[in-house]
Amino acid sequence: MVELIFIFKEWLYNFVKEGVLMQLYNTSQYAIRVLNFIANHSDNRLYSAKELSEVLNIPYKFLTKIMGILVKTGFISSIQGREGGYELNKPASEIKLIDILNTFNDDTDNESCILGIGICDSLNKCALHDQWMEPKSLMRKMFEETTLNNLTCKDCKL
Amino acid sequence: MVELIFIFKEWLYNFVKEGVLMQLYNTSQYAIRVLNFIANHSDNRLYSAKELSEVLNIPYKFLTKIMGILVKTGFISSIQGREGGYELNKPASEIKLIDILNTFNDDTDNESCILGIGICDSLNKCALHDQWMEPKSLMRKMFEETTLNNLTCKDCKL
DNA sequence: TTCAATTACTACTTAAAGGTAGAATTTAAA
DNA sequence: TTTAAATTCTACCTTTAAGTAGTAATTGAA
Ligand code: SF4
Ligand code: SF4
Repeated sequence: MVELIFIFKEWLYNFVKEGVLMQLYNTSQYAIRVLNFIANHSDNRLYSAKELSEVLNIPYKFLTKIMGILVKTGFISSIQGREGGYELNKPASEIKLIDILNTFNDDTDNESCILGIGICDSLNKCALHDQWMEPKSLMRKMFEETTLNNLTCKDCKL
Repeated sequence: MVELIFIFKEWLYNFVKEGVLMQLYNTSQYAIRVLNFIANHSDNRLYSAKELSEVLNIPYKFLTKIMGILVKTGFISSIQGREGGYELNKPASEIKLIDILNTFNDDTDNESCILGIGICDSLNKCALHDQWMEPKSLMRKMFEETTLNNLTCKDCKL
């Protein structure tokens, strides 16, 4: 019941309006959460799409689509059939956030940027360039240096 | 009960809108560039949609749609008819980037964030929270503190 | 007055992300 | 062997940002 009340509170908030600023694709968010969940429960067992969908509250059918991509791109391997599921294909310390984002075309290249005016370099900059460089580089640093084993966090939302 | 909660979560899901990508909407980019162009050429004349479209390389028909919004939201005023055009409605120093973004639903509230998991506060955080706070706050600071008169930049791309 | 340049309005189309449906395939437990 | 639980595959639907089209209304200049 407590959980229901919390969910309802959440619904009220989101129903009114959920705006976003500089946000990742849903797909990228889901992928990070899935991979991180598996990484931080790595007790050598398989995780089924059904379990992941319920625990992480990601639509089942959309999740299975994402899992297929994660398998093909080598982040995870899958065991088919009854009692099957997914497991990490490499150590959590080798999975960088930037790799996950690139998989889902969350643009991380330097060519297109905050004002999106063609190719950018120090000689060819837009009016926001100087202000944007510091936040941008910190953000890139985070995505490039954070691996799944940096995200071990008890009691964090899943 | 667990089943009921899961069903409720699935149902709730339909009402939750989630994010875009780690960049601004095209519309926001265009709006910033248009307003900044007018602001940094403020020699008391009007700028027509045709001129703005050509100089800034923004599709004419899309631009006029955006201009209509900027007029209604009070950023600019328009003079109709032959020799008409647009001009800033208030000093460049009073137009913050964050206000432009909010106009086009590049929303900036703190509730939804990088992993997009419901309501966020210090007690209820996601696995990326600690890493994300610094880049995020710098980014917000930039949008909140930068006004159009901070963007006067010779030879910058338009 | 006429006309051309302009904004304003309504409606439509396109592209891409987000999400769903259903059935085939695999596999281990019963 | 049968069956249920699981992945995989193809195709489709929905939503929203992005962009286009056409026309009415406005207005100063010729
Ligand atoms: S901030 Fe710099 S790199 Fe980004 S769009 Fe502007 S000029 Fe290009
Ligand atoms: S980084 Fe913090 S504020 Fe952002 S989604 Fe995660 S918990 Fe919420």
